Amino acid sequence: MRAVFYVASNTADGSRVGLKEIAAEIDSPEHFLAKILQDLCRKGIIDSAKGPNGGFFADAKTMTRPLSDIVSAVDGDAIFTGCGLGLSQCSEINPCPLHAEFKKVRNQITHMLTTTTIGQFNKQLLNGKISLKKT
Amino acid sequence: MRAVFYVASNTADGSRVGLKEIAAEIDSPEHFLAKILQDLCRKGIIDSAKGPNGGFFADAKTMTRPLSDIVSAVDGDAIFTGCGLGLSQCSEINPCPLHAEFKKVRNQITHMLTTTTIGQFNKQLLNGKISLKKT
DNA sequence: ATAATTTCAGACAAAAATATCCTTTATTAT
DNA sequence: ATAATAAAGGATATTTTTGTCTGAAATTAT
Repeated sequence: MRAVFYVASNTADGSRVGLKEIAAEIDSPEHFLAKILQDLCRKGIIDSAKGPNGGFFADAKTMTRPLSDIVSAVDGDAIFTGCGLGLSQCSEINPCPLHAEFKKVRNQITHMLTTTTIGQFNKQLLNGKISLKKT
Repeated sequence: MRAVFYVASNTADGSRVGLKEIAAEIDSPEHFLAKILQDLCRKGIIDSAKGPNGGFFADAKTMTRPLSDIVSAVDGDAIFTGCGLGLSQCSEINPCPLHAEFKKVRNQITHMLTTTTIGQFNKQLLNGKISLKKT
């Protein structure tokens, strides 16, 4: 997610950023990050180009996508639908103890992730108002 | 957590439940569960007794404890204080993009876990109104 | 065409989480 | 006292997640 934020904020002008740069800026192991970015490319969340001056980039459509798309792509959507205690049978008719309470939390998370867009933080990131650095 | 619910609801009368019974009732591997329960005993959340008719049990004080105590004991309290993007430097003065939004979610989770008690679901569990079964 | 750059893909390795086994210790009942 | 029961503890195994390495494929520039 941090990687996507970085790509989005630095390629809004049509440029591209390389793997090495992204990894350095967000303190993430390069090859591991490559896996994730490749996956996000396959799933159409960001784009990439090979060769010199190639790299990853985000187009206008990417900017308007909700964060939930990233979460779904990387982690699946268990967080949006799953039970708080991890029970597969938990539902309205066969609830776990925390079902009702957890549903509220889950809905809030879902709401936050679906109403927040990838491009939303670009300006603040470029201004240095907010940070993606791990340490 | 499911294990604690089971212990609580079945030992409110002063009896004890054995490891095997708990594991069977919540569909959890016996020896793995043993580790967790031992840990919860060491941390004073539940009690145990060795020997014939021994087992795990919950006293009155346990019943009134918040669920957050279990979460802290098992998983630590990163969920109560940590950054949504996993950044160690994220704070009010050096926020990550999701800081403000994530804080709301975190606070709701914290509120839910601190205001809900272990013993709160005993009756419903014994009535079969709610379930701890995994499958 | 060739060489340089950069992502892509798959195999491999390390670490962490999850699960299992075996022995010891405490308690109870005979 | 002895035997049986049940948790405690430590060592080991398995699985999943995370991270690394190597080489191939694509693109660009010379």
